[in-house]
Amino acid sequence: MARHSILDTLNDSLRKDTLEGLQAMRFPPGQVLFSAGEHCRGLPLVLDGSIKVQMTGASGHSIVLYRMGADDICTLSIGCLMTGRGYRAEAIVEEEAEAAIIPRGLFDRLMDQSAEFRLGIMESYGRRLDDLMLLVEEVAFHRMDERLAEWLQARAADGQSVLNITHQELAVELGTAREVVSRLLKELERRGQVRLARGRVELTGLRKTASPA
Amino acid sequence: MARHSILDTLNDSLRKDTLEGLQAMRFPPGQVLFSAGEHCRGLPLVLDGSIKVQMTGASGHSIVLYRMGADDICTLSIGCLMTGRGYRAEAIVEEEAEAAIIPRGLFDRLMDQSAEFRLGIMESYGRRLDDLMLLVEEVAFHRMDERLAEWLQARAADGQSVLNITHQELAVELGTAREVVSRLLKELERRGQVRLARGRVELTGLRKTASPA
DNA sequence: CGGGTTTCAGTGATAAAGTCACACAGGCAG
DNA sequence: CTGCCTGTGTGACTTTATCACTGAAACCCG
Repeated sequence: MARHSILDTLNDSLRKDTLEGLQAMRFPPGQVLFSAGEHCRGLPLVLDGSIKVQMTGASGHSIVLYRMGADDICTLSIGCLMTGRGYRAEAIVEEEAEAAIIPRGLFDRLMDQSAEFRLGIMESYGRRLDDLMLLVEEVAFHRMDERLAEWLQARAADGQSVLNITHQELAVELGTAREVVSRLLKELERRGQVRLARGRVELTGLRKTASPA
Repeated sequence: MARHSILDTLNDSLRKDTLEGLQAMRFPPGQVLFSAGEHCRGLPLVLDGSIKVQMTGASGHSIVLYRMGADDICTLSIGCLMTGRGYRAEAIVEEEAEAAIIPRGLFDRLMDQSAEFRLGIMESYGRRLDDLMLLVEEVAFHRMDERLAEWLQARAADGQSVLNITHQELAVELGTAREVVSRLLKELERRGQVRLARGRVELTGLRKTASPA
């Protein structure tokens, strides 16, 4: 079950106990793993697929904070588990995902007994902190047209040249309003960099506007 | 030295070893603990005072990410230590601070041998993640006039009614431009909510604009 | 198939915020 | 007193957000 998992670093006996204590589950795209206000019931360990974490402001607008992929532990949940506060964000499955819930007790035991597991958790935390800092910088200081172009470019770099996504979804990715995305996309289309259709953005030669890190 | 410290949770022998391995240092206001690009040399544990962590965008603008106070471990440093990457932010002493640097080896040992220490670290991480998520939400969705008013109100709630701060420094707190702060403050002055002087903002009856969390 | 409904997208008007360029004022040093 | 540096004020303009619509595309269903 756990192919490239952080669990592979455990010694045999600990690993055996762990695998027995876990049950992997499959989640279809769109499934909500947790939503804002809920309390944490255990630590999701993503084995496969992709899960996005986003939060919604008082205004009703949302923004995607980061994504979790294979071998990611939901660090957000650790915080909620430790402090007992509810989630501030929600997690939604993007690509069908397989995940296991690590119960609190097992997590404590792993933290206690495996230095490698601890290291993995710490690294995971570090990455998340880094993601969020970068996001703050982006949101606070970068122009929306560049952010949109970079987001699209990142997909192009992944080999995807036809994206099935609505303007609204793009707005949530960037944390802005749908109209803004619509206008910017229209401008890109005028320049021949994309082709638009309902629920679809075809990338046809995006130019770099700045160094995309 | 360590009055209310996380180190108090350690058992006697571990604590003794720890205190021997550490050396507390005093830092004056304005002192830079680390800056962007530098590599981590150990984990700062703040014993007293206040240290702000801010990052600077490519544009040259900066924004304060969060503050560290007594008993805070610099979680940012943990990430840098684990991954070997340089800092993405800088830390600047605000109120004269006392801090100790925990060497990597000692940190690993504490993580290994003290469940309480681990818990403290995890909580610290959780708080930071929370701070940053809240900040993203603020920056992405809140109006600047409200954010400024709330920032000032928070100080007023601390009992400070005369702030010795420049518009530029306020701009960094909020992650905006100096001119924007100047204009908004001027507007507040017109409404009689503050009185302005060079390097000084006197609060004279700020009204709430929204529920300040 | 036609008609009604829902979801997406486009757009004008206006307000808020960011950017650029520069004027000017207060305080300090020589 | 005279510069000089730092901090503040402001006009002009661009970019982004918000509000209030319109119309188009897909979807459902009798």
